[in-house]
This record gives sequence, structure tokens and C-alpha cells, in this order.
Amino acid sequence: MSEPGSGQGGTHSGERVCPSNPNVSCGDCRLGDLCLPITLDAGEINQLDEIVKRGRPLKRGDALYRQGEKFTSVFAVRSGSVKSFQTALDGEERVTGLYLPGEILGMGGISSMQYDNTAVALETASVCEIPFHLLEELSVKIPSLQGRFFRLMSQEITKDQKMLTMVSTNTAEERVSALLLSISARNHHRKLSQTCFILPMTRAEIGSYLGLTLETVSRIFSRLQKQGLIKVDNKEITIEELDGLKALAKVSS
Amino acid sequence: MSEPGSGQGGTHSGERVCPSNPNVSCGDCRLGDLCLPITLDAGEINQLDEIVKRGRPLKRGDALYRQGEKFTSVFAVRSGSVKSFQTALDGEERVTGLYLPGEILGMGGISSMQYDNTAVALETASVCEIPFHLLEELSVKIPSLQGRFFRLMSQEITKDQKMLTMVSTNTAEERVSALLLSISARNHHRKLSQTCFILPMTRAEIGSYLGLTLETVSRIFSRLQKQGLIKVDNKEITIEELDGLKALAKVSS
DNA sequence: TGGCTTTATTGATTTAGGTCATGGCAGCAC
DNA sequence: GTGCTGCCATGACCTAAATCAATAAAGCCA
Repeated sequence: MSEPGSGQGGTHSGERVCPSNPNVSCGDCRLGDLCLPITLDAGEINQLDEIVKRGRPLKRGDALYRQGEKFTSVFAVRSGSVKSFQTALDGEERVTGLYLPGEILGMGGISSMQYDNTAVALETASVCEIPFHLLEELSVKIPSLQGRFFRLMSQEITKDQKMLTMVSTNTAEERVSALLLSISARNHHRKLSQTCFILPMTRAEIGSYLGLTLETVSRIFSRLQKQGLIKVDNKEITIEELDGLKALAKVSS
Repeated sequence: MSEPGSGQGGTHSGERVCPSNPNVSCGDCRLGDLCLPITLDAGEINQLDEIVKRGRPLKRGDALYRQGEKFTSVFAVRSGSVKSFQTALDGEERVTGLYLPGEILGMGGISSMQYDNTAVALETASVCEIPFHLLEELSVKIPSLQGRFFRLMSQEITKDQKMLTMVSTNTAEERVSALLLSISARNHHRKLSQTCFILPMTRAEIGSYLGLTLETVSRIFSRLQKQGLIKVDNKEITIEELDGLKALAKVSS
């Protein structure tokens, strides 16, 4: 019953089901307490459910939306991971965000009515698409949904400003440590291991995200490993000394 | 009738009045077409007006709110200018935003219920305070206000991401040029000179905002002046070659 | 299985911008 | 006026990270 791509909708069973299954409703999705529905009651979740579109899983490299396209929807990551990036005038890509299950993206497009970056799946991923005009209408009817969405956007603002502060003041070592800790904390929040995980991005993508070159990222990984703080096996990171890494990262969280 | 600090409220005259006058209603404020009220009709603006608190003008250095304080309101700059900054663990201040008349700040505090940065006036300034819980209630009643606020927050997200991209990829010269152009464009939008203006920040604040040292900012100003692109007289900047500066800044706007 | 492409590591060298230091100048109090 | 204090300019030097380069390892597919 919880295999991806099983049968019909209406999966109102006792156990919550696999989030990669496209037929899971918001009420049954095990991400409910991270995603939009938080603060909504059962009836409201059903209304939200009606406007959410759950597409086929995406393959690595598939785009959710592209920079410059007409803005229509925001997206919630259900499984897998997604990066967003801006394409500069010279064609260079600059990674602006990494989105894990339960996180919402695409909100930068609301004001200008077109997406301000491109979002692509970093691995096989499933996402929920929420048409924004419907979300807006529903938010008028459900004040707590409006509030939830205000809070989500505010969170994005806070996150971006933290990132900005970090990129413009911290050393390469601090930035890399902070990213590892951020992924660790988000995994922990999703009840996954906070000490061992697979990096969804290449060294080049991490560098682009942190304002570093891929060589520097690689060197920092090696250095942190030499110091015994982490273990690196290609994309698999094991944090050996969580507190040591936190001390290095010098971030408040 | 348009002197700051004149008499009573109810200034419904034909001509729009000076925005530093604390008794001007949203409908009469000449910033109406930049600020929150855009897209609202007359009746709606009156409702918005009821919840907006217009305080005494602030002096240079006065705080609108402080990092860590309980979040209560968002603020609109009416006249003067405001900076926001985050205080790091070591007590260092990092400037995260510059807000000119018509611009809204404080939205980062919504999600965590406390302000995520400190905002202080850079010069004599007047601001409107909008208690957020009242704005939220009103937004349910006035869908176009909800929409306007969604757009404002989205704008902040887009702005921050652009800033992030810039700080992590562009050279010192490009960053300084881009900031000058940003101020120029915002002045132009307010029907002020786009080629001559007073910088509201010190070299140190500009550096902090752009992820540079004050020495570098100073050197870049000198260099741009030597190239004939701008004229610098202490805080007064005159852009001599707008197109040349744009070419240097390498930004899309 | 081998050949191809993408990704990662590590070393040598360069450079943009930081750091340190000095002097000038504007604004303000008295 | 004189002396302070904060801000700015500019020079000398240094360093973190970029760039250039070569090699190795992983993933892919035919």
C-alpha cells in the first residue's frame, strides 16, 4: 500500500505513506508537520488538498520551472532534493538554494509574475505543485493558511539574509562547515540521521552556492577530514565531531 | 500646510503633502504609489490608515526595532533612510539592508516572532509602523492587501537573492557600482535625481553591506572617479557616465 | 569489459582584496 | 579660535582563496 506508483487515491489508512507516492493527500503525507498544512485543521487540509497537483516523479536534471518563465505556482518538495540557481548574463549558473523534503520554493516569482531563478531536481524527486492564484484565493477563506504562508515567506527572507551575512563574512572553512550543519539539522528535523548523509550536490554546486570554487570545497573537505571532524567518502559525509564542527562554523543555530 | 510637525490630522487637501509630516494619511502620502496602498481603493486605504501608527521623526542612530526583540510590526520608511544589520556572535555588525522612502522592512521577523536584525535610522527619518496582527486581520478582509503583501515579501526574497549572487560572484568594483546604480534607480523611481545624491551610509557601512572593507570601498570610489565615471565629494556622489557605470556593474537591471 | 565522461583530489602559482599604518580633513564643543 | 572625534584617502605588505594544471577515481552505457 505504500509503494510508489501503487494504485488509486484515497489512501486514508492508519499508517502514513511514502512521500514519493504521488497519490498521497496532504493529510496523509508524512511531511505534514514540516510543509504548508501545519496549523490547518482536517477540513482545511482537505480544501488545500484539492488545489495541490501531484505530478510524476522528476529525474535528476528535470526542471520544475525556469528563470524568466511566467510564474504560476509554488512547489513543495516531497522527496529527493532540488536546487535553484540564477543564470548570469555570461551564462554562468549561481546556485541560490537547496531544498529538501517539506521545503517550499518558487516564492521569489510572486512579485514580478515571473520566476527569478531556475529550479531543477538534484536526484529523483517528487514535488507538489500549488497554483498560486488558487492558494491566494484559499488564503482569504482560511486565515491560518494566509498566516502560514506569510511565515513561510518570512522564513525564506531570514534564510537568505543569514546566507548573505555568511557568504560575505565567513571563511571558506566556516561556510562549508555551516552547510554541512544545515543539512544535518534539516535531516534531524525530518527524523533522519544528523551525522551521516549523502550530499545531493557536486563540489562545483556546493562551491557555487557558498561563493567558492570546487577546488576550495574539496580542499576544505580533506582538511576537515584530516582534523577528524568529518569522514568523506565521495558524496557520503559522516560527521564525527558535531560539536567541533559547530565551533568551527561559528553560526548561531 | 505641508510643514513637518504642523497641526491636526485630516489633511485632505488637493495637493499631496510632505511625507515627513506625521499627520499625513496613507491616501495623501505622496509615497502611495510605492508603498503598501498600491492596488487599494479609497475605502480600503482608509481602513489601512486606521491601523498605521505614525510616530515622531527619528534621529540618526535611533532604532526602529532590535534583533531578538519580540516581533510586533513591520515598518514603512516615509522620509530619510534606514539600515538593517545583524549582530554576529563576536559583536560585529553586518549591514543587511538599506531602506529608502516607500520601502518596507521588518518582514524577516514574522516567522520566528522575533526580529532577526536591528534597524536604525541613518539620518533624520520618519517611518510608519504597521502592527502585523492588524495587517493580517485586514488582509483577510481585503484580498488585494493580502496580495500586495505577498508581493512585497516576494520582492524582498528576490532582492536578497540578487544580493547574495552579487556578493558571492562579483568583484569589489562591480559591487560598488551596482550599489550606486541601485540607489540611483530607486531615486529615479521617486522622481529624484538619478545622477546626484547623498550617500546615507559611511564607507564602513557600505563595505559591510557589500562584503568589503571600508578601505576597498574608498579605493574603488577613487578609481571610479579617476576613470571619469563618477564624481565623489565626501558623501555626495555624482554619476557622470551612467552607461559606463552600468557596463561596469554587469547587472541585469 | 572497456572506453568515455563527469567528478574529485592535490599541487604550484597568482591575485584581489584584506590588514596595518599614517596623515588629512570636516564637524562640533567649549 | 583650539582641541577632539569620527570619517576618509592612500600607501606598504600579506594572505585566503582563485586559477592553472595534472592525475585519479566513479559512474555510465554499449
